Amino acid sequence: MDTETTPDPARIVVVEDEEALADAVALRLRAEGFVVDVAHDGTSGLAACDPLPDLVLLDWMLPDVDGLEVCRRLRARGDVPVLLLTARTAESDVVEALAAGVDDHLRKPVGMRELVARIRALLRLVDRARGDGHAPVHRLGDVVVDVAARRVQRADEQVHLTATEFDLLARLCERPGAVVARATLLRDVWDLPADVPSRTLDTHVGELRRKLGAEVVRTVHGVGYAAGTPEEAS
Amino acid sequence: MDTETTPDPARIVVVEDEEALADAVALRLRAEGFVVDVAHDGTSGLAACDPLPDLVLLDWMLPDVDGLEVCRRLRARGDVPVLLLTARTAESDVVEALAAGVDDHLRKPVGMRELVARIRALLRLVDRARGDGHAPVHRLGDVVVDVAARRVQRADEQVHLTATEFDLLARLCERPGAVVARATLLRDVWDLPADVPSRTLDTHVGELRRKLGAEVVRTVHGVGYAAGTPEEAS
DNA sequence: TGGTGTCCTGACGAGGCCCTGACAGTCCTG
DNA sequence: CAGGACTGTCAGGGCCTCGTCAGGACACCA
Repeated sequence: MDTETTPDPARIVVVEDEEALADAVALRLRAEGFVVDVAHDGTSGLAACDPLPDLVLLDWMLPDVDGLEVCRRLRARGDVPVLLLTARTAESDVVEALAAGVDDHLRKPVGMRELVARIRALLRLVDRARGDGHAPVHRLGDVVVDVAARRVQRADEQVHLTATEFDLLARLCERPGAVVARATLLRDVWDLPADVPSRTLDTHVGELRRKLGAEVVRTVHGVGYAAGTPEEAS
Repeated sequence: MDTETTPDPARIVVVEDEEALADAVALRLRAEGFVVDVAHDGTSGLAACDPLPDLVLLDWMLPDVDGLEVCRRLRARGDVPVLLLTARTAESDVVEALAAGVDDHLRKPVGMRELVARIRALLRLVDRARGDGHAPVHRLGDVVVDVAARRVQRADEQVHLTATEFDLLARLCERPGAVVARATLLRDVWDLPADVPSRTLDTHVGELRRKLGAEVVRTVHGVGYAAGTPEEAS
């Protein structure tokens, strides 16, 4: 599939109940090259954040759940930058929002250019911080995966993987130990919609296990697969 | 809970030519527990950033070197969050600053509380991102829940949960100690309307208690369930 | 054109998992 | 204290998911 030469576009979830604003923001962000999902209330917003996107643009005042509550629950799920967009602009509001776990606070009405600039700045910051300790070589037991060179060793012995097998393994290695949903794998590795039933994924997982040992990939029944354990994160 | 005993306090370099402001900021930041170095121009500011601090608070207008130029040179050295503090507050200024590599833009005059909150937010974001994502781990007594890996330990022993059981537990862990209504759980975990009478939820709660101990989930009669206590929030 | 390597498909079996429904126990309310 | 509503428990049927395998489609190359 597409290699790392294509920096796949960041996915942003916009949670904003005012439809006109949500549409305008989504339109602009899409024009900037982002993949955008829109939700108009907290509940569906949280649903849209599964799997976690690269950034969440959140309104404070939502019809059902408070924006800060949405933020807290996102925090419980994983690491996502959250940008709060709100008309509550007093200093105490800003402080409250940031203390609640929001990463940036933006005052309404917002200039589109500033909005885009702040989104890019947040994504860039996270990228920089992540990239630091990020080794391109992963270890899963006696298996060594060199993502850049697209090579895999098992017990100091070179193992040949086909392109698809490697893409699948590399995707699982992005976050060692983390479970990746079947639908996510189908989308990222095969560029398929989630709902096509197919044995393709299982077949390739089976092939990985045959070549690298059954332990490398863990099945999470009804959810997806994971490679390695969190402790092996390297 | 915001002032955990920090192992080593974050070091912040303040580069600001207006001495009164610089002193006031430094005073406040030290009171907040940070280690602060102050510089009054770009050149000595860059010198103060060797070795790189944990965060740089930068004025745009400096007597010798432009603030953005300072930021660029810092970027060349490594990964530091840079917060720009400036009287240039037009949207185009913000965009220009962010595009130049600044991580946050703060308008002068600045409220001290907002300044501190933004600094904390930036440090927290970098911390989270460096932690390689597998951050959200919840502790409920002797039970440890790893959301990303979908794994649960009880007394250092791995416990197997089925998909639904884990989803239920994870939903309860999103707000440790908070009571979640039955209807909410049925909607979030099962995607069911609230009014269908069913023993499904109780059955799964029972299974959780059997596997993890009766204490993990508390029943609130007539309302719903809760996991853990607010103090155990992590 | 035939050979090779790769990928997808579809069928099948095994096993895991979830829901159901009845009953017992518990809690609240009048 | 009695009644009713809510919750805990349990076992089994049935659905759904996963692992496996062989066969065919497709591309690439000599």
